[in-house]
Amino acid sequence: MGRWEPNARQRLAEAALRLYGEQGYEQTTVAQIARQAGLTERTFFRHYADKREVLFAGSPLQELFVTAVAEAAPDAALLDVVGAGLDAASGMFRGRHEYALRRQAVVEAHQELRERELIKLAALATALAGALRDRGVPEPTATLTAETGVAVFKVGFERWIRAAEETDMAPLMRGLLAELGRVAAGA
Amino acid sequence: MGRWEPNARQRLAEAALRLYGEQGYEQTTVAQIARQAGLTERTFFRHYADKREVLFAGSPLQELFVTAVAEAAPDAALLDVVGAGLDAASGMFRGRHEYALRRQAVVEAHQELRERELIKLAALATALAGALRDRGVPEPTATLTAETGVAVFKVGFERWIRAAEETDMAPLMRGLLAELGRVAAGA
DNA sequence: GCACCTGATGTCAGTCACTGTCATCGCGTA
DNA sequence: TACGCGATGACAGTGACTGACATCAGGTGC
Repeated sequence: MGRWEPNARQRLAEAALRLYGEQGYEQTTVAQIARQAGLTERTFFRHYADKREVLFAGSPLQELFVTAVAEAAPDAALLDVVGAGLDAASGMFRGRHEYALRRQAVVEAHQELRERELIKLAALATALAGALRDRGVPEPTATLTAETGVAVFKVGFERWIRAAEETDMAPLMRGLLAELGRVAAGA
Repeated sequence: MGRWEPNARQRLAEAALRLYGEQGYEQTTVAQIARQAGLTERTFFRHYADKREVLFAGSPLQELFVTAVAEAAPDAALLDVVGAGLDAASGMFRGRHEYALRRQAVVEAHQELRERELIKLAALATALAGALRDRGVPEPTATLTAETGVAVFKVGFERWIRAAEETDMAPLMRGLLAELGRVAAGA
């Protein structure tokens, strides 16, 4: 792999998050990020498609979520399948509250970054719908369930990250899933 | 208002949709759009913040949806309030299937445009949550309901636009809302 | 030990989205 | 008729992103 200084990708990602946080996303040029990482602007774009992607590439969220859905018990109820996915997603944030908070503050401060985050979540919903169809869930139930599951994740993540202390994300997600059930039941 | 040729904004929007459709979004330069509309590139950016916004500005979707939610009967069930919003949203697409299809084909063909669409829907969800809170719905129910309502709209719109013939969007949305109820009830 | 291959990086020129600034133009108004 | 004002044009500049080509370091085959 690395014949030069190793971990060029990671160095770029760390420099980007630091600079975006310190001086703002718009005020940071790609050339600055590359220089901090000891590379050139051209090399940045060989590792990341654009200035936004450096904050999003490499997250295992989708894979964890989808795998959990695919591997849930074949006879599990639909809501429990979603819950298993949410549990798996919650796991990847354990012990990372401070990092996630720092990153999320940057993302929320800039429309371009929020847009990128939303399309990642949309891709997650699409992948989830596929996993549900593979389990035999018909359309439009699969897509509707996937979109709803992602909506629960969005709300839960938002609440988890706003908490003063790091809490366990999984029960929070389960609680929202239950609340959704009450809403849909007309309560 | 217009002391020069009137409807500069509309001319720009029409030229943009036509060119994006004919030769692709990336292959179209803002200078081309402006020239087609008899204006300059600089004037384009006085009417629209960027090359993407020209396809999204001016849509009354959010206002219609939110107003319907705000004006629903005070004692209406939560799901019926969302349903009223979906009905109002459906109304604005009546008779516009062909136009919507043309526009959607362009949007779906380019990630930058899909991102912009997603952030518009996220803004809709935020506004809906506010309208629900104004009705006395507590958090996190308000946000969860709003996100779920938008998810239903996304799925319904997708299905409506894929239909060969223009159908009535409202019953489609109502059907999805009912299906969501069955999912959340654990069926 | 040497020539060669290969993948990661550097260099450079170029396009285009987007912005700030100032000039200009056409209409309404005093 | 002179003036004000909002919409537009002209122009220079920045920075994201791309394509083409050179270079460099390490592994490979001999």
